[in-house]
Amino acid sequence: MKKKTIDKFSHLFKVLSDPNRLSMIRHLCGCREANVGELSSCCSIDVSVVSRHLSKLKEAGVLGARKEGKEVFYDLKAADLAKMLRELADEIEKADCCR
Amino acid sequence: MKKKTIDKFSHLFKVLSDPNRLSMIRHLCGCREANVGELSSCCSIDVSVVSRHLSKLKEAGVLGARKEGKEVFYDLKAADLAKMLRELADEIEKADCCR
DNA sequence: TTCATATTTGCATACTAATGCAAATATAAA
DNA sequence: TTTATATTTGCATTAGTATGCAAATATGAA
Repeated sequence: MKKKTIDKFSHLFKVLSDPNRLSMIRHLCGCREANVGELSSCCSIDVSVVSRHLSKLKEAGVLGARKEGKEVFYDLKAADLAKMLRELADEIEKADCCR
Repeated sequence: MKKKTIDKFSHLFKVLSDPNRLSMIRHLCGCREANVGELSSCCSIDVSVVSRHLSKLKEAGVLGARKEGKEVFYDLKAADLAKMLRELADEIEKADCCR
């Protein structure tokens, strides 16, 4: 496996390993999208904390964002995330890598 | 997605997000197996630190271990890890979950 | 048993990241 | 412009984890 691949996934995994972030992802899995305040109340996390988590998830390509008035709606980029995970799975099983 | 699934992957991702652990995984990707001392010298990490990282990776199901005399040889469980990642990818894309 | 080597564990320190309050910013309505 | 609401940012504190030395343990050789 290339070091570049390693670094890419190191960051993704760090972002995905926080319980509060996963809790938010889980909620976004059950609805099309949600704004910062909704996620704050449904996950019982301070709104400032939610805001910071959301920007990290967006930066990592896990979430998309859409601004509407003074609200920001986030949605899970499920297809992209699934693709990244499958690519890593393929990489790990490559014969020239792990044998 | 079930909370149980979330917790499972939260732990896996935390384990996979550390740079030293990934460095060790990367090395194990290029050889069949390696013992604690080998990984310590090739990754330039103190042997006690390597030992602790290895036990975390083993506990998470990422590595297997085989004791031979006074040495312990670790190997990457590539197929298992790839399977876990693909299962999560499937879960994320499930229609009743993300829509 | 004593000695040498491999690994693990105890413990104190250092690092990194999460948390939550308050203040700042952004946007729309009055 | 003033007011109200949503979100972000600054900052200090806290929490969790990694690190590395030294000591303890495990195993085999002498």
